[in-house]
Amino acid sequence: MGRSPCCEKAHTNKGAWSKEEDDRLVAYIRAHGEGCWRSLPKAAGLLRCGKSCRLRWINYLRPDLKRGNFTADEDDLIIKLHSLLGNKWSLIAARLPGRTDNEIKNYWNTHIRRKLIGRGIDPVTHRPIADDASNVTISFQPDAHPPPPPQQLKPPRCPDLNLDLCISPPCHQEEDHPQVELKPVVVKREVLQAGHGGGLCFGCSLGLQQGAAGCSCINSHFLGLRVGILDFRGLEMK
DNA sequence: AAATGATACAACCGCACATAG
DNA sequence: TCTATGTGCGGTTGTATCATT
Repeated sequence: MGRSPCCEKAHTNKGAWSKEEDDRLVAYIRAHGEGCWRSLPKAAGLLRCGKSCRLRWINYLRPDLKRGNFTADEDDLIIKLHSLLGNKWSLIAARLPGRTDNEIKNYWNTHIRRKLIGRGIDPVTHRPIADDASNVTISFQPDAHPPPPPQQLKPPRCPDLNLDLCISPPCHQEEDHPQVELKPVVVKREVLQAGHGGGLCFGCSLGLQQGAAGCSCINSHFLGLRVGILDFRGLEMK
């Protein structure tokens, strides 16, 4: 069967966007707002795929984008969030206003990865490269766990993040990374798990003082998730 | 000045998820 | 419940620019 292509490839431009195309796209979205990307190119008079329009808008044309170099604080925050979330660039980007997932992903691959390797830190596990892998730690590598049989792929929905193995409170102080500052931010999926048996919110479990900014026990926010008691699965590792 | 290699980043591709019918 | 469709995400590629020889 297969899916129909997202657009008519024979009649779409590819490659770098011209100034005129940018102008058209911006003008259209200003007039009509975002959404319905599939029909947008035609409506806006663009010979582009809808996905391409969306990407161009989100990554480069949106007015709230912060361009320019990443600050040291942003570097640290990205490293910290990556150690918690892995390659979930969209979640990481949600914590960095004005930055896009694509931008962060590129920055990670070109700068931070190298920086960590230079420091002798594995950019995937965030542990010293020579370190023995026997100690259990957070790993976002799919290969860290044998692939489950197909029938187990659905629930739980994030096989690449074994949340059973505890994102545990940093009983030792984290020397390398500053504490993540937790502020509410709008993200797409919110998971409310009232009554979920856990006790500590994710923020507290990461070592935040209860009641401090980011403690969702009281404030109900962590990593952009408005929650009562956060269900880790709600982090939605898609 | 030209050739070559390295780097940075914009853009594309394919897949998975959400949802409407 | 199933299928089709639209959207979003992450990995990868292509190419422009910079650095080095």
